[in-house]
Amino acid sequence: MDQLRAYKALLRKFGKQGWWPAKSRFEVVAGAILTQNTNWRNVEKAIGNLRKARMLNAGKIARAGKRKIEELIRPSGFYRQKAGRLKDVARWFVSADKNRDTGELREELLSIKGVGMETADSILLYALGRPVFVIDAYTKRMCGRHGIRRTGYEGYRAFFEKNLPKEVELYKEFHALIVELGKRYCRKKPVCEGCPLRALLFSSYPLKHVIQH
DNA sequence: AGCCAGGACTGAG
DNA sequence: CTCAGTCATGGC
Repeated sequence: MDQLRAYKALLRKFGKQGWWPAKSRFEVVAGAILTQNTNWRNVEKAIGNLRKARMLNAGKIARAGKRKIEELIRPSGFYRQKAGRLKDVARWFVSADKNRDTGELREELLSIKGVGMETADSILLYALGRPVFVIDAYTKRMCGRHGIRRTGYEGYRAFFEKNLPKEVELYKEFHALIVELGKRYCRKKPVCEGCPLRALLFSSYPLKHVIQH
């Protein structure tokens, strides 16, 4: 399919990313909270602390004292906020029926304070295996630099979901690859200077037909 | 020495 | 809806 050219180009350039490295679904959920505006390395430390303390478990976190959680996740930053959010999400994870409609689960996740759209979608895609395309700052930045403009998070999500095959594995890898590309070349700068894929993406972006109006 | 990371919330224009 | 301030640690 011609629409997957940019994806394939990224895959060829960076290889399979294999997101999300975790031993359980809840580990993905915890990571989704801890990684909010935080370097993934710091998240790994926090998760490592939880694991060593044998606290990497929804029931235990939901039940644990907030102060104890704060100590364990301190390396991930914003630890006071995140401790509370982590407990709330853990409580949800324990009692929620995950065999339900994706939209219903999404609304429920969004109703939790501290869970925004990107975090909710990351949980849906990487922990629950639902076909939801995750949008982040890199994705918007990349789109903007290639003439694709939409309003709000949902605008960009609809754009990707309507123009890509509805495949979970594709969504997982594509998002991870966009992040990888962004980390290297599309940080908070006006343009992607030095990006080896710039010309390629500009001329063969998978959703090219949408760009033209 | 800063800058910023796999955000979300609140309040303001 | 967009923007700025806030939350906080650690790597490069």
